[in-house]
Amino acid sequence: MHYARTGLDLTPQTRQTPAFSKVFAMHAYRTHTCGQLRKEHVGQTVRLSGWVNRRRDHGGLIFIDLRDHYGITQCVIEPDAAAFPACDKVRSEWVITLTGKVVERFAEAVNKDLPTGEVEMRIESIAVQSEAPELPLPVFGDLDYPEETRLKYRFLDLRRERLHRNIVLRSKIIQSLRQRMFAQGFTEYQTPILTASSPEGARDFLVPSRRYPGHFYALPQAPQQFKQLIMVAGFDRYFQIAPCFRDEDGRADRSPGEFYQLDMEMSFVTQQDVFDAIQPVLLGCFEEFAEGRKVYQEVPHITYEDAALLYGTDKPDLRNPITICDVSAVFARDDVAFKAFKGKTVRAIPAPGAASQPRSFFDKLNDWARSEGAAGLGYIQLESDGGKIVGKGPIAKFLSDEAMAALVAQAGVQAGDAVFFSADAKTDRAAKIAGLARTRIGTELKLIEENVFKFCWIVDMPMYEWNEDEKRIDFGHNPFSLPQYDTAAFMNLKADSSLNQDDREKILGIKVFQYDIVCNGYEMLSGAVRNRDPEVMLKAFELAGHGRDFTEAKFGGMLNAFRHGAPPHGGCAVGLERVVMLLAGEENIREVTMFPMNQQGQDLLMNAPTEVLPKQLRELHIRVVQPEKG
RNA sequence: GGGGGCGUAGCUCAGUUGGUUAGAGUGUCGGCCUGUCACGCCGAAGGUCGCGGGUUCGAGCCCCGUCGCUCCCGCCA
Repeated sequence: MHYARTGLDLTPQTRQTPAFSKVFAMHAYRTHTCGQLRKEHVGQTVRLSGWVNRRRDHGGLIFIDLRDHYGITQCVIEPDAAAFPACDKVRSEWVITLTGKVVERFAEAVNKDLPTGEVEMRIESIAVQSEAPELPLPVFGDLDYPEETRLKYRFLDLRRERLHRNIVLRSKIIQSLRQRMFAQGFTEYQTPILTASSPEGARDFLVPSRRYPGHFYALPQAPQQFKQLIMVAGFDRYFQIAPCFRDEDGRADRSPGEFYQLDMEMSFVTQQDVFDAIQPVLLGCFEEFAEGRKVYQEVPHITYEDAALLYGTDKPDLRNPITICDVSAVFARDDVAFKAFKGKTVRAIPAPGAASQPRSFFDKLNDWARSEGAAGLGYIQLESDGGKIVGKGPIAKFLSDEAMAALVAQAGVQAGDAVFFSADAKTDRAAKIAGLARTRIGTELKLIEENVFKFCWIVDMPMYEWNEDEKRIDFGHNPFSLPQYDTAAFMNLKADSSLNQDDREKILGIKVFQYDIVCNGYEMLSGAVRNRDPEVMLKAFELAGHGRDFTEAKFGGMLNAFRHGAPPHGGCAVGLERVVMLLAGEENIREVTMFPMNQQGQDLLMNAPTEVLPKQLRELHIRVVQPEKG
């Protein structure tokens, strides 16, 4: 009996006619999903549709594991059944519809790993919906496959359990975030995708205008200006799951081209109000999907400056217990004869319990530091000698007993520990290498706390930073943030060619009400209380080397809005893929993105980017100039 | 733009000092098998060793170039 095909031809009305048998009244494709059948269904005739996950041929007996979005059901057929020859032909990943009776399995044949494992279907008929050739990427099993293959056959990769699970998790997380935002009184609004190019920040994706030759739209790097305009427009508490576009190269935790943010903004708020609004949303979401992993509820506030010193980075991983300290003063002492560190910033990275590590441990770290461009990574091993702590290792002999005692006290180390040193004439270099070493040492010594999420706020970001290449002042982070500075004094700052060292230090020292949330070393969120005073904003850009005309031309819309009644406002944006990545336990953002591009910004499935027809270019007044090949 | 790693069967990989006909697992195809769930057993087919050039009597292996992927640096207000 092959009635599956017959079922296809029945109109819904016919199928409901009582005169038809129960079998003919069945849905054309399925009465249940592949994850649904249990003991209670035993005796029922059911219809399932899905992909052949695996077929096991015992000659006289064929097992077909049928898989759909919901699960896997084992189906079995014996040789005397009419559908046997057809079942014998099916292969992995064919799409089939099976009809048959649900039976209970023998006690020995129960599969405890399968929710449907107490029952199976005795196949009575089969309808082949779609065949598949030998697979370029097996769906069954959990082997790793090359990225190129996975991206080209993304539709197959997405059928695999891990990726399928991650994408569903992503959807659930978005739903959770949305509900939590609504619960906090936020409202979701959309902002344009085709907008204007903005001079600051990353490279824009440009969209040529057909009607205005030589003019371009840009895809938004973030809805930054729009959300501020929404506040000026009198809507309070905006949020959006917003697509953002930046023409930048990829990283493991950063998609090239496009990504999503949970973007939010609120009016009449201080920095603390923003924290109070978003922190429970984020932590609540982590708690909801933690699956037994611990979510630390205390979220310390760490200043940007402290983070640079203690962790050597603005995104510290607090699961690592090591903290860095500055020991420049110890090596500057007259009773310390180590010339290589004199006059430099020296940061100490304690390595708890590492004194007994073999020589190779220290050599390996030193080699690694050199590969990072450091001069090396000096170290001292600390041992106990009759109750007194003494130093061992190449550098130790240059330190007097008193200097050693000072070092031990400052770094908070004890006998049995080692301490590494990162030294550089440039403080930020010394700090950065120390930060990398901290991570490396923590990992090598297995000090990183596992199965936990540890958050911190990074606050008081610097408004500006020194651009060494162009010898000028640049915006450090976001140009729209509110300076933590007396307004009158700010308006009197000078940043022209007469800029002297004092003025420069003063300007580079300005902090803003800008903040990040970092979790396990990943930047999860970034935001600020905004600057809404047009004159202060013009001045802020002036200090970064942009004249009033430039700022008016590029941000005229927003400046104008600020001249017509702008409420105090602030907000932030959460990196959605990073949240999903951490909760899914993945280390690559492609594992939580349905159709990602490769690191070079190509979509290997859809073949983007692609050349277009000459006609299309003509309409857009565009001529392609190929780069010269060297 | 720069650096590291990788590129061998449909897929995952091995391949010694440069030396016979380039192997394994898996998948595919054929045969056997009535309780498997990574089923098992027997057999077969399947290769431009990324591509191009060079050294050599002889290159998957050495050299030069090139392409692709990946990780990192730059970049990411």
